[in-house]
Amino acid sequence: MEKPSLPKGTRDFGPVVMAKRQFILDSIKKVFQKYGFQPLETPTMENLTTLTGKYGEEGDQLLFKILNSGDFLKDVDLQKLNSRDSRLITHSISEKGLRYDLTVPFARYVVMNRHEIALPFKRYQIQPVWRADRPQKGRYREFYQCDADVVGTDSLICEAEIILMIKEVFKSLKISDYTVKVNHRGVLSGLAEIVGAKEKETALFIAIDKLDKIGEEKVKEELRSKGFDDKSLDVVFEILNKEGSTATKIELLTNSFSTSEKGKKGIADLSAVFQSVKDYGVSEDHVEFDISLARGLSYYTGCIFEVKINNVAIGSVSGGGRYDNLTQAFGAKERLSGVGISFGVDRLFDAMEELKLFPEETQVSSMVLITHFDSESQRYGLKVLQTLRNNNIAAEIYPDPIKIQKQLDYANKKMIPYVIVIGSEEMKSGLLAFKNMKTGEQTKIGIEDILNTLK
RNA sequence: GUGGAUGUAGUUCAGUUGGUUAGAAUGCUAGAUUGUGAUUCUGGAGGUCGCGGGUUCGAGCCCCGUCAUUCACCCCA
Repeated sequence: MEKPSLPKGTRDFGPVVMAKRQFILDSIKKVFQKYGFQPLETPTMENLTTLTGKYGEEGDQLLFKILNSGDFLKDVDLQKLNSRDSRLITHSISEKGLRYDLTVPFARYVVMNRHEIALPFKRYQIQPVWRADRPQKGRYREFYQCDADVVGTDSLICEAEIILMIKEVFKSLKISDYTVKVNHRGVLSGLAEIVGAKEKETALFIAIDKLDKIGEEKVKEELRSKGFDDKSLDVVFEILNKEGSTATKIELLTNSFSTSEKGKKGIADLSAVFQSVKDYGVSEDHVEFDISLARGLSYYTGCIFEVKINNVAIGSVSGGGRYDNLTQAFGAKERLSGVGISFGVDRLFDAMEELKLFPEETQVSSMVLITHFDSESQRYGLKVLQTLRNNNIAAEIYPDPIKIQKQLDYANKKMIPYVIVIGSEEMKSGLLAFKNMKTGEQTKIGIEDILNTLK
């Protein structure tokens, strides 16, 4: 007999974990709805052509591909098959793949349904995604993303609202020590332009993105190996090391980027976004303009966001940005700009678990368990149970006539906070033994009083 | 894809230079208690020591392989 097991990087979520996950999911969903986003779900699998080429070369390798049904080898070119190079035959044996994120399926949906979508279109989407990555801490092969995107407007108010939503989500999750890092692709391009490294842009971005992780010296080392000379490194780090408030940084960088159109646009956008946040009457706490923030996904073109929880060794728990050309990849003729944010539930979960931030109530299933000494009192309890439920109180009765210890033990394990004990005395007097499982306190009161306590 | 670490009851871990029948804590379970749980006491179940091979009179321990888990790199939620 084979021992059962799970595929690498996947997990079961038992009731205790689910209660906590629901708490996170509900908090995020509520915020999305409050900001006017509407739900969307897309299929687990997409045509491979929809997915490939959207995430860069690395991303394509991380796609889970689905083997064609039926006799999938029948029409494969024999020569390619014999070459034993699987890359040559992938496209002929697999035409579907599991979704890698929620943004690309969303873009596909928008293009396919353009005629019935009212622009600007705001949708949220909460579904699992799959990546054929090697799992490690905070990295899974199956995980949930919670996305909210707006397409069909260039307005920077959307960027500001993304910041507001992040702040609301973290507030309702009671995560207080976090940083929303904001940057702009234009600022990064400007930086590359200034040092005359337009064609080495990507190498520059990848290197400086690691700044807070590996430090200035290591980044310089990496850049030197990519062919950057000391003079341009000085220029780059003079800009990266600018200190001060967001406003100060913006002011200083306006001068630095006076020769770069892209850089100027980036600074202007960022400045407008921060101004909007102020206009909403929201403080800039937790929000930081970070010039070294790059983010990998190649489709971003404007503002980019990333959220880190401080003092927890886990990657970013949320990220997003603006993308101008995503729908064009699907043949859309009109230019549709989109901007969005994605929360990683699994990492939020890990971080909150580590910080012990889950409220105890999230684990409560039923509020009340009705226990009984015999089948007669159990029968009496059914009416009581129904009364509780009619008053919208989650309640259950122990289904078997067993000793009271077992029943109380069950309440303990399920973390049910209150127990009603019914026996001959209770049936005679109509006053029920009402026990608080946490304090051990027990009183004999009528059902009306019980309802009042629980409401 | 590259490199490192770890695999022993359900779980967390002990296990001496290789030596008879592999232990603890916790959890599970039954009772002490015929109307009361989480703190008490007593009993019980539970392990092909990841798997395969090798060295040896003898392997949980040493060697090789393999699988799984995990951490880091790359990249990312």
